[in-house]
Amino acid sequence: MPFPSILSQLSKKLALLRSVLPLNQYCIKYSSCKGQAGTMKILNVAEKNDAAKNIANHLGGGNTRRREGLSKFNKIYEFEYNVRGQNATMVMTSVSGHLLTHDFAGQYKNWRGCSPLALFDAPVIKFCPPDYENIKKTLEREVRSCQMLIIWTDCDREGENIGYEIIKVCQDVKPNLQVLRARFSEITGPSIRRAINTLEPPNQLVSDAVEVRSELDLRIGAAFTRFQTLRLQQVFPENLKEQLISYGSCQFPTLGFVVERYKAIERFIPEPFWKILVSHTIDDLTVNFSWKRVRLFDELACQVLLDTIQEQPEAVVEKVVSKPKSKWRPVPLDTIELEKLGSKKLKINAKETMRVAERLYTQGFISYPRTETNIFPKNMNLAQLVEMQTPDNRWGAFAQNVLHDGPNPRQGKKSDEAHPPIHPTKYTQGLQGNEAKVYEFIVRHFLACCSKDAQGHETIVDIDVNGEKFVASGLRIIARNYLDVYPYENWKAKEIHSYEEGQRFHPSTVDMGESQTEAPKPLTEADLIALMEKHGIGTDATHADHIETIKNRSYVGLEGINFLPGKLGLGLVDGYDSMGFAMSKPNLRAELEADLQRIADGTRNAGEVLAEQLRNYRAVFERALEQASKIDVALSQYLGEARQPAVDAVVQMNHKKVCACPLCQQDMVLKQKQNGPGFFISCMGFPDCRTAIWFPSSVENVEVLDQTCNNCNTRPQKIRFRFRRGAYQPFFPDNYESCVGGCDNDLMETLEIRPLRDLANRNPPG
DNA sequence: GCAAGGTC
Repeated sequence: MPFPSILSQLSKKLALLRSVLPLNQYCIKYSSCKGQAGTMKILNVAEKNDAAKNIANHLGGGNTRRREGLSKFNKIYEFEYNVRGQNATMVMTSVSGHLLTHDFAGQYKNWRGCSPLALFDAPVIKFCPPDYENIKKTLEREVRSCQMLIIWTDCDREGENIGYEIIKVCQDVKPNLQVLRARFSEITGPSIRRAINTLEPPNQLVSDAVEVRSELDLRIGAAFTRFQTLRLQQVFPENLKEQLISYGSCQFPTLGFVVERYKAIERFIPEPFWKILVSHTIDDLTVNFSWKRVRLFDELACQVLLDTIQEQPEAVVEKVVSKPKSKWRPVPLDTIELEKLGSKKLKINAKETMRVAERLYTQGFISYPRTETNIFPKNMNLAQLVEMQTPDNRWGAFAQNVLHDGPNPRQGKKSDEAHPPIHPTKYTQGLQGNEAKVYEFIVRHFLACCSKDAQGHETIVDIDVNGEKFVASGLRIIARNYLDVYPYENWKAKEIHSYEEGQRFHPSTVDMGESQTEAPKPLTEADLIALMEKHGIGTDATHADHIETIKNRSYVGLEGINFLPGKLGLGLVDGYDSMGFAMSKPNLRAELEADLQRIADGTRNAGEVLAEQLRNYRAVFERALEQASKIDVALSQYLGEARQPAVDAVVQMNHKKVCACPLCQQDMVLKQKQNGPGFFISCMGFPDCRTAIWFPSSVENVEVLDQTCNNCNTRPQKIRFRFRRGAYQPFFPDNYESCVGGCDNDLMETLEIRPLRDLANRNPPG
């Protein structure tokens, strides 16, 4: 081989080697040659790139180096740090939320691969979805050269579970890897340094609670969704043929809130009431006094009181109270407030508000928008953030004033211990449309919360008119303060005459007014989010998604700003209600949340909770299958469509040949009714050939494990089945011989089936 | 084609 060619090959090999091995592996080798073999290398993993970047900057300062990972969103930051008295090279990277997801395996993934009932104990696998493979590969590559792993995920329940996903991926590569957890209350220098000096073991219990939640959500959600969808598409082909009719532990209670309010309005009967109104006019100003009894639901009684007053309608001023009053500036902005105010004040719905906020965040204009915190950390440099806004011609002068007095944020009461409240991080005036609106809102809210409460002076005047008491109030605004930068709120001054205690005057009018009680208003998006938060439905990051889901499913619709249930939503809620199941009520989810907390506390075992919840939901599901027609009945009233018969479709469990048909020699396969328990093995030649073997409906799950007996290896007559414990009562017609043998345990039996010819005349419906 | 939870 000519020399230049060898050189070229060598350089190609070197390039390949460099692309496979991370750069720092060379560094380590190089430095160990220099006699620094004792330097330790630690892999640090945060929940998202933003956190990794900030933590690395706090620990590494100006000496932090950045390089690319395999995922373009998750960078790698490197710096030196002394951990537990030992110098270490820190490799800091991140995932993007959950690294692993779970789903059903094999035939159970297929909607027609099993009865939805089987999903309560079908195998579930956990795996890395394809779009996160690059993140996983980065971890696998980086951990090879590290001796320790430190988990820096958010310090909440999901964060702990994400931590264990990272641990699993890393320990699959390095089984003896030492793992520690950093716990921090906010991403600030002191908090992060405290965390690294007090590393702890990760908390398995907290992570277990999340495993239970996610497995339940999957099994229950999928079972009900498939059942509802497959059945109702058949029963109402005109309306629902293409409709996905999903069930979820968060979307259904959200739908429930909308339906409940709608029904409260429907059944509302207005009630008339009467009140006495007193007014006092001098020059152009009329002061209205309101009655301390507020209102009476009895017209005659009100009339009697009015008559009494009118016998001697002179007012005596009993008390004048004059005192300062303030209107409080807003607390720092968290996600839920951003969504609610976006929807209410900017008329941008929660989902869109969050989409816009995420874009502003990735462009560096605002801080991380998913936060439950409404308290600014003590040592945060707010003045610097306020100063950035001084060039603006709309709020720059206000920002300058805030700087002059020193930013003094009103503080809320919530902290997620990871992210600060939402605030602007960069000044811009180059935004358009909703991005401009949301950015302006975030800036104004930030400046408002850092300024001063509005100051006013209130006067309250109590009067007595011949025994009846009335009150009026006036308000003078002294300093608008934060209101000058915050047009989303208003404070109206109200004029009042000046009164003195003991003063007597004749009211200008004394009248009786009639009115009636008003129905509650339909829910707005802000109301809905507030209800979800109150009942613990979803998280701050998912409220908008659940609302979006029930809109997409046509369960609810929007009329202006009001949420109204659609026919499908009403029918589903009524259907389950008529079975006596609180599927659309928030307490089911709340009870699960309480159990999850017990798992995390260590007062309940995760496996027990999972089994108990599955048992309960399974029982509900079975009864829902039995009474499914109640949903049809409820829906047909709303849809106005006649019900088509629900054919209990037969589901082919898999494509495995169980045995050959003794009549026509075609394959016999395992089948099941779509929505019921019970199984049978039937000939693929149906309907020409009707050979079938039936199992009783008490059998809840049958799985063909292999086609040969594990004892005698005979094919094809020997089949192995798995039955649910306690439900094993296989039944065979007289003209079948069955034998039992080769048990592994009481759940597994090997059955031998020898079909006889006369069975061909039986008529199974499948 | 299912859930809810993370996040880009």
